[in-house]
Amino acid sequence: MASPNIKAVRGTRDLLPPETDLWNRVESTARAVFSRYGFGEIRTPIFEDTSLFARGVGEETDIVSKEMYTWEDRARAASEKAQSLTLRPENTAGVVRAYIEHKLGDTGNLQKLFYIGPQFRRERPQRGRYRQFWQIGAEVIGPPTSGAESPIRDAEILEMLATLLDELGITGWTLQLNSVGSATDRPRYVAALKEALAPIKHQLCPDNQRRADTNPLRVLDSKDEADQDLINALPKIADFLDAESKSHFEQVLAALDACGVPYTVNPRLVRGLDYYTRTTFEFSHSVGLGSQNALLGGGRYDGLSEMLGGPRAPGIGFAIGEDRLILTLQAQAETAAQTTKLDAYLAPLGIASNPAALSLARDLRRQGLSVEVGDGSFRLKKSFDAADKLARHIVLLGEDELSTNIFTVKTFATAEQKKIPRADLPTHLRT
RNA sequence: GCGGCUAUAGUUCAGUGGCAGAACGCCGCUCUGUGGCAGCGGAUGUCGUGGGUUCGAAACCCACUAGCCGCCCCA
Repeated sequence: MASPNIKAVRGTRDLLPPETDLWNRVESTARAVFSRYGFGEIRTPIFEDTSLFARGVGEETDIVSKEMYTWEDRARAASEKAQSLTLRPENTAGVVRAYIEHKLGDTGNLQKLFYIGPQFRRERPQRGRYRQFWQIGAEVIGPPTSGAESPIRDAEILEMLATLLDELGITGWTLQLNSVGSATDRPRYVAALKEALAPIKHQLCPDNQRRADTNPLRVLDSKDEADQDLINALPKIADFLDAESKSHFEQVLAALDACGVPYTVNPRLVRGLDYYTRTTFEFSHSVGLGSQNALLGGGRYDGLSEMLGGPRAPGIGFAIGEDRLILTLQAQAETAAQTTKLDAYLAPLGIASNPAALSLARDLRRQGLSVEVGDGSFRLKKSFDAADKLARHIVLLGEDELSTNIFTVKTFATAEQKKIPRADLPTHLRT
């Protein structure tokens, strides 16, 4: 047999029209919302020094230990150094690296940065989970004197996300949040958790027995029905927060209440990345995503800059799984009706009208209208068929129209037909 | 990375060893100044890929690939 066709590699995919219209709508809505909150765009490289992720995301996390696309970049000249490079599995570490590298903290100002771009993790693909996937994210970071640590930043981010999801037309999202405490609270809690798990471990399901040893925080995430009572009886992170973290979290909640953003505090919400401190959160949605129901997640990372060798720079950020957002929108059937139609379809009647049709199309397109042009060999009936699929109006160009410069325009939605002078066409077709 | 299910026309799917099918969609004609209806006609295709069993394989067996579901993890 002939050699097999080359196909998109596992876990990657092509995005084609009309679906790309939806992607563009999501991205432009995100940009518009972000700019109202004072965020500016940052674009960081798609690959970075491997140690950035090892130190930032955490050597022990699954992302770093099993899922990264890493390769040795060989030195090709004596003046170059060989180094290990990695396709970014997330974008926060890169943003913080850039913050440090460009001394953005020296301005003394709070930095509000957003990004939109592909990320890479070598996981088994599934619905809503791809090896190249897209994240829309934002970070608020700055020196402590800039107010980067303030609970109002946490609440502002969460309120902004609620607004963004609403404007995108995502209905029925839920926000869960929790505080995982300071960098010292967390190890104390993990120790207490291990201690509490030791005597009851044998009563748990095999999965949870394994987690109890390897990653006790993950036990809290378990969906195993039979284990729920035991899990609920485990120590709560809230009891291990120092006074400052506790008060910080309370202020976040108070600000959310004031804004009317609905949320539930979930003391069992834990996140896998090592850098998270204090506020962590997750927006989820039940429609269209199967088991990958987290739309976006994020949290505070007050120690990340120092972990990367930078100055003290508390911050908070989030990452939206754009692929999942799109799936949810599609599942909500928002899309079928929203596939964007062109403003007009120009139907020349007979090949003699073709030049005039193209000339009219040029005028209309230059005035910003979206226009498709038929060709005069089509019969009128066929033009109507083609036009109705593509456009909101059909403009007929026959002998009458060309001699009078008054065009016959039919609007599909209303079945209304009018005679429109050429000068008025742009206005009429925009409606 | 682990366990399971699936892969047939553009789409959704039927087809358990004997001619490759249905619906929708698509194309043409009835029908060269008004479409969506109707009638008639047409094309759908390496049956995921490669191998094997068999007189004969879309079907049975093996391997591979991909997708989906669950786990793991996370967005």
